[in-house]
Amino acid sequence: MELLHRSFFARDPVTCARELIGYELVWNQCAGIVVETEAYTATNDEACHTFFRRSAREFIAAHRAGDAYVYLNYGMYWLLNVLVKGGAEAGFVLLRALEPVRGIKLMKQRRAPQRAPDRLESLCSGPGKLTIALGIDGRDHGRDLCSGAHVGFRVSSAKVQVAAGPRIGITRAAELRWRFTKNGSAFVSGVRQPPQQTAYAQSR
DNA sequence: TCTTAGATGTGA
DNA sequence: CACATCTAAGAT
Repeated sequence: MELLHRSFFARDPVTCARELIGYELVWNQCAGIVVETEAYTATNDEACHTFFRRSAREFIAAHRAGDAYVYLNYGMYWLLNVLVKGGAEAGFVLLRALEPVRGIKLMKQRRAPQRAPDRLESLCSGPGKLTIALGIDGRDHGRDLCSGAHVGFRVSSAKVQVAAGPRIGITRAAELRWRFTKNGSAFVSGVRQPPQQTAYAQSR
């Protein structure tokens, strides 16, 4: 498995979040194309954990670029981030949606307790959904995503169009257009208001 | 098609 | 006590 190199995450978080669209997230037997991300920067971003949480700042100091930052949200959903550091600014990329490509049966089994609809488009269409589908939880916090044999981002040769829009589900700094989606994808979250911003080509 | 409530754990 | 969520249920 040819994984995305750690140097990919040694740039600024906004660039990483945008360019991660189209790569494949592999998690043991399951895999999906990354179709939605959000960027959070360690400084000047009130929505980032680093703004209020000492533990987040300590995590950045103690870990390497490409390590997983996993935390529990609303008391019930694990959210997967990738640590970005080494560029102009450190921060995180939140994985928000996947287009399932492998291990679909297993992912559906994991999501079944939620009584989730059987539609493939809604299997991983949200940050809490995709962690359930992939079996990600707090034990993955701090995990190296760039050198393991079973987990990481697989290099893709596909060319994708990426759209940018405001981050969703947050209250502070909501005006920043740091949410990125694969243009026109039916697998993104927030179907009520799909991003209709200017799209641009992204070469691989 | 939209808005609402309720489940639920943790860091500060 | 605020939260980077999700679903079912009820109103429109």
